[in-house]
Amino acid sequence: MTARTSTDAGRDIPEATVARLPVYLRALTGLAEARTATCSSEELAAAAGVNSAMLRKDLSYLGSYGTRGVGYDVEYLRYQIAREIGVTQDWPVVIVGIGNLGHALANYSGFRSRGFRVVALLDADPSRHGEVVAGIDVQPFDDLEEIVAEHGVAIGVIATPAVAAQDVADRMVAAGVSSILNFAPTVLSVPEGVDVRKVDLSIELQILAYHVQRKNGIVEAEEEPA
Amino acid sequence: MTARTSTDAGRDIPEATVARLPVYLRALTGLAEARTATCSSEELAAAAGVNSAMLRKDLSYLGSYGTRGVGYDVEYLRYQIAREIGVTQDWPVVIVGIGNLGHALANYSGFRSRGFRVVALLDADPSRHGEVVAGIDVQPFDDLEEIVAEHGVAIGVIATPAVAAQDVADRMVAAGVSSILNFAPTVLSVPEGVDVRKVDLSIELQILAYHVQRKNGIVEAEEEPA
DNA sequence: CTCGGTTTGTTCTCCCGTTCACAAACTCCT
DNA sequence: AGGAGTTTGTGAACGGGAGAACAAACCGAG
Ligand SMILES: NC(=O)c1ccc[n+]([C@@H]2O[C@H](COP(=O)([O-])OP(=O)(O)OC[C@H]3O[C@@H](n4cnc5c(N)ncnc54)[C@H](O)[C@@H]3O)[C@@H](O)[C@H]2O)c1
Ligand SMILES: NC(=O)c1ccc[n+]([C@@H]2O[C@H](COP(=O)([O-])OP(=O)(O)OC[C@H]3O[C@@H](n4cnc5c(N)ncnc54)[C@H](O)[C@@H]3O)[C@@H](O)[C@H]2O)c1
Repeated sequence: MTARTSTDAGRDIPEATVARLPVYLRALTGLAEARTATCSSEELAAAAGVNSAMLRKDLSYLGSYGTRGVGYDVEYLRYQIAREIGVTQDWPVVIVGIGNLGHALANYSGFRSRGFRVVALLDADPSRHGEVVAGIDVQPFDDLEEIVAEHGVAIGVIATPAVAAQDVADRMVAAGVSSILNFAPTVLSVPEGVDVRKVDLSIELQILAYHVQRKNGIVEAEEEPA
Repeated sequence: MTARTSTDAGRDIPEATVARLPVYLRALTGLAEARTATCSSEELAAAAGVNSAMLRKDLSYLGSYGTRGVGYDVEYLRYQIAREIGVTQDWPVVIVGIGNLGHALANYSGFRSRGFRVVALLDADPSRHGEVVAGIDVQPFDDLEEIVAEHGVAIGVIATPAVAAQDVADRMVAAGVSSILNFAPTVLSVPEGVDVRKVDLSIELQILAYHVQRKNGIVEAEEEPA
């Protein structure tokens, strides 16, 4: 018996599916902007760059939001996915470490439109305090606890050097942050119940390098023309 | 019979393992800097944030570089992994789109130390040309083909707005780039044989948001204190 | 109302990745 | 040299994710 009420909607979405829901959401937003009212799983899958069978299975975890013989209502499905992810309202976010990368992140307009609102920029370096980046001024890192409490921040972004990352993470967790996006090239250790996702550019490039080397190795070209 | 010559060393490393090798490499570099001569799979696994059994299995795909009862020679294993990934020499890389993010990437010193060398910064906007970022001057995007050919660039980074990303990717592929790191929030379509990895901050945040919502949902707190 | 065409939701199967558990291999001490 | 203690490398069990395939459900025409 797999009957589900529409309200409870089956709690336990596979992690792999969760990671793809934002991709679907983005694809649906694109379709909506193109004034598309409905779409088939085939079309949406193409827009999201996945197999249509996988798309349908992923969506089936949320509920039964399509119509057989017709497809999905773009706007309706978009809302359902947004609700499932939890981005129907904005999440307050703090960014710690306003250096090269922190500046880019603070200036990035894409967060706002996708369910996030940067409420504070924090840095330990006093010479950075008071600088205004994207309309927000950089504050002392020690204001962390106060800001987290005031805004109910659950998500923190770490863009400090690697050596500082673990300390920053510890402080964040102690202040009440339960999810961390880490750009520093370090393995963070956090208590049970705290989520960490890392973004590591060097690792991405190294993975690409491996594949390039493999491809080249098959051709095995010698260089240095005579 | 699983005998392998040390030179051929078994071609066909699982993708999941490939994605972890850079993590091990980084952990080993850390151990080397701390003047650690040898380490056990347990120690290295802890430093890399993975299970020790998984670490050993991963390493076993490269060959048999440990010593039973002793562990791994840090420097030796580090070199072997670097060689397997292909970062014993530097890879030339081009970055296209020198806006907020492109500037941060160009200024990032971590690439150099991890096997990559930025050989060119390209942008379509003429007003950016000639600007010097991290010692490299921004050039017209149309120089792409020439630069790729001259330096033998195999890896390209896209940091342009989403609308331009597919065009940039097409040009890169046509010029001979076979691996792309994409920061633009778009699904790129590329020919067979070209690798694309995407880094999408909004998606990462949305995945975190989902989990935060789930955690909160279990407690199910009402807000607005009286 | 019925029938053909279409598309979803789901089941089944296969494959990859992870973890367990242990034999093989090495070191060190006596 | 032998034995106790350690640690690797790997075979086997396990779990979850991905794709194929199909029945159920819907639409529209006649
Ligand atoms: N710039 C990039 O493109 C890039 C790419 C990949 C990874 N990263 C990583 O992202 C992180 C930031 O990179 P970046 O180039 O912006 O470095 P950066 O040195 O320009 O900026 C780091 C900032 O963190 C601040 N900081 C240091 N310690 C702190 C602490 N304890 N608490 C709060 N703030 C602190 C510093 O004052 C500085 O402003 C680094 O770990 C780097 O390895 C950056
Ligand atoms: N800034 C961030 O922190 C951040 C975070 C997540 C994702 N992104 C994504 O990264 C990309 C770049 O972000 P940004 O903030 O640096 O944007 P940006 O607008 O500051 O920079 C984009 C740059 O690309 C150049 N460009 C545009 N079209 C081009 C073309 N056809 N060929 C070459 N260059 C071209 C522009 O001239 C500009 O310099 C965007 O797709 C954005 O969604 C950025």
